[in-house]
Amino acid sequence: MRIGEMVRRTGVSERLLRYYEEQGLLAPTRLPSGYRVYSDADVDTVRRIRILLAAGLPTALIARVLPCVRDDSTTLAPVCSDLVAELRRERERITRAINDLQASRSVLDTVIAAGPDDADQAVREPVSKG
DNA sequence: CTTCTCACA
DNA sequence: TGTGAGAA
Repeated sequence: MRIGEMVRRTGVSERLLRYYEEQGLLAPTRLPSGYRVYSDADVDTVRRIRILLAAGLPTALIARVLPCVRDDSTTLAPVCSDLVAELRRERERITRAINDLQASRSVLDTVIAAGPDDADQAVREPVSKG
């Protein structure tokens, strides 16, 4: 399929699909015209790319992880043993980010608790719908 | 329809 | 990381 259909099937903009290719995440073939030709597997690859990006992984790392993940995504190809260490560091980075956010929230909690408890809060934060 | 590049947040 | 404009 060409890029237009990829856009429909993945929901990812055509601009972004070209960007992923530039980053080494996709490798569509080319028609003599220069038009990109994507495979059905590429649709699935894009889905995984989105997940990994959402997890905060940089494209450079995703490019090395993608060819290693088996179809069931529960096992890794043998060649990827060296990547595990890197993924572990990525996990620690996320853990630190969580800790930082929790600290920030605590600061806000303190400030909020110290402030005037006015009724306007009820207006800005209406009763949550059930 | 598709390709590419330049510029920018 | 992701977009917009504009030419081909």
